[in-house]
Amino acid sequence: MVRIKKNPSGNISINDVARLAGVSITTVSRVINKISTVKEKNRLQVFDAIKQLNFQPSIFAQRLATGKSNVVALVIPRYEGIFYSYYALELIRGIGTLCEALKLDLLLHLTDTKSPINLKGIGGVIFADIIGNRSQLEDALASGIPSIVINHYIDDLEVSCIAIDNITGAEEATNYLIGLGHKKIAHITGDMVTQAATHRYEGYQRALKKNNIGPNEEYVLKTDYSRGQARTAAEQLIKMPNPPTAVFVASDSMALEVMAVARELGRKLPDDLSIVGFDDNPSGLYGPVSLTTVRQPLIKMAEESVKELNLLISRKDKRAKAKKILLPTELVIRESCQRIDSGKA
Amino acid sequence: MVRIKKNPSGNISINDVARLAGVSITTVSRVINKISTVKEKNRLQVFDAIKQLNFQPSIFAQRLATGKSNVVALVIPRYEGIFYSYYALELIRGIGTLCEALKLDLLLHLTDTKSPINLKGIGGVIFADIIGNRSQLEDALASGIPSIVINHYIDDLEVSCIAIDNITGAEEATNYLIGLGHKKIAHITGDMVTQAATHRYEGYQRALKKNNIGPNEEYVLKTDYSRGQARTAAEQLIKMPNPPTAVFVASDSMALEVMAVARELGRKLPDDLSIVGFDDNPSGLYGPVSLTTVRQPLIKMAEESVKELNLLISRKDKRAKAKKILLPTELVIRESCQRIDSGKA
DNA sequence: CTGAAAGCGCTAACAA
DNA sequence: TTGTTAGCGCTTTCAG
Repeated sequence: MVRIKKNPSGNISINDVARLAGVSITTVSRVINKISTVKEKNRLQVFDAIKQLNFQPSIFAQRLATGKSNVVALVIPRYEGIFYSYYALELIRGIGTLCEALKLDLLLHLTDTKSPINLKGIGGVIFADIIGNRSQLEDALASGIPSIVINHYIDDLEVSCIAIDNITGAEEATNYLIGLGHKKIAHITGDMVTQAATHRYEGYQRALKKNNIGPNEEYVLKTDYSRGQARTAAEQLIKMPNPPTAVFVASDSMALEVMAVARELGRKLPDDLSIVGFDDNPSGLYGPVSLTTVRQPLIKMAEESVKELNLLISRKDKRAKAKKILLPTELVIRESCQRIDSGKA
Repeated sequence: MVRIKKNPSGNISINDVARLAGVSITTVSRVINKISTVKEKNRLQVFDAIKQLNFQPSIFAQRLATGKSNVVALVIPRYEGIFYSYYALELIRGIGTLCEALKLDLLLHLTDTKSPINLKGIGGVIFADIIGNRSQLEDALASGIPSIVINHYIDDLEVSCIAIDNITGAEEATNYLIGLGHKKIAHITGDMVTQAATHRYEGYQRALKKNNIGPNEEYVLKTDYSRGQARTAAEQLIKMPNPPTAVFVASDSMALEVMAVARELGRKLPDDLSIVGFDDNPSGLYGPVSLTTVRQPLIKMAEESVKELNLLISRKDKRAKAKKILLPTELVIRESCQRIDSGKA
């Protein structure tokens, strides 16, 4: 018995187009896929029919037939601190914009880091940071799906990653402070569960060591990137009997909080306290004293990741060597640091 | 002639599972879809096979077969100002988290507002704000795809929307200022291309009118929501020969900038200038004077939208009446406003 | 340059 | 309770 199933979505399909254009569905398919071996006359007829029917091919059927998918999943660990800065939004913005341009579908996964993400039907994955979700990355790699990690440098896995050179950036920032004559340099870290925070801390330490400045653990205060904890840290630092003359802060928004606290406690900026942030968040431009900071190319990182992933997805040779890219930062000198005379230091 | 095509993705399919479990693919399908008419023994065998083969059903095949899709598209106009506040991120966070929980796929469209978005294969759409992309909304509606608009109240279209009651929120904020004795109340608006900004302005005007305070157009300064323009506006306001004693600012981040400017210009807060913001951005909590503001339930709006859309998608009765929901705001009184004695006012 | 037909992996109607 | 089978809408041989 023949059962006729209605097109469930009531949508027009390639068949309708073929009928209207007076050609076979194969020809329609060829036109859709820009295959050149179609007679101009037929091509135009097909175009016409497509337009008339307002036809859009079903991506599900296409993907089922080709086994290919142009869906890019962006996996972001749902960890509080990641939402404190403008970092996450910049990333989403950069990736989203480029995906739009490249006609890639962007699937957003705000993961709890535990539940395995469903990779079925996904063309490629971008992992933004790895915070407690390394197993998700390993799963993706094991399943052979093109993957790329951003904002986290991974040594021990054959995976392409694009990260910021936080160590060098932090070292340069600290060196700059040292160059201004500072010796009592504090550091307010970010959340040490992120690699960015640990690397910035490392760069800070490295600069001190290379300049024979004994590290003073009292001057290192750890936070979760929130302004609240930055405030507490700043108060603690400023109220010390032997307070630092400079502080390198792991993010701009925290640095701004430090500036605010310093002012509230009657300190003159930048004379009483030199401050360097990290991010180049536009907010740092305002205020009576603009913030010296380390610019990190977030948008560039975002865009590169999409381009790179797109290559991986479309490449025949899946066994290309993983690229490890470290994007340089740039010290942006503004007004929040002051040379200190050595007597005072 | 029989051609054998290898499974292109090298993936195991429902057939492999069926073979291993010793049942038909239909039974496997039933197990996958939790249809109860499967003998316990078979169910277990299928589960076993699924586990052994590490099988995951192809979503494309499922969707092709069912004609259903659980993909939710979130459409955000790629307009600069939307990224100034923490608003966009909150929305993405709220929607992303709930989609994750509901097993909905979240497709992110950062649209240029012009190019039509491909709705093929999309289960439902959430439009976050309508800024120059009304035609996209109309397209979605015309194609019958479940749609919902958030952060924008739409009168003239049969579409469910969930918005913030910005008018009342702004009116309450202004009333509060009036209640403290202020008569010279300024308003720094957001970008008037957004409904939020126009409604907040409207609420402000309404409060003045109801209290017989003549509107002073000099006191209304328009911005694009950026801190830069807020700074300019604040300077302009404070330096007036007859400056306002209070200002209602359309966003917290701008309000914080206003506070900063006031302090820089030697004003005492809140004595010399009372300030109310809008958002309840946590940043407002810090600083010497915490910010009085209007709390808007962004996360709630985000979550409601997903729930509502999910209903729309799964409802048989597609012709349900569109819901128009206005979420109330809440005035959060902190330290940035001061009663003014009437002599001064 | 074109079309027939075999799949892609799954669901669902129907028969058993 | 289970299996058979006809699609879902498209791509891709292969033969013309």
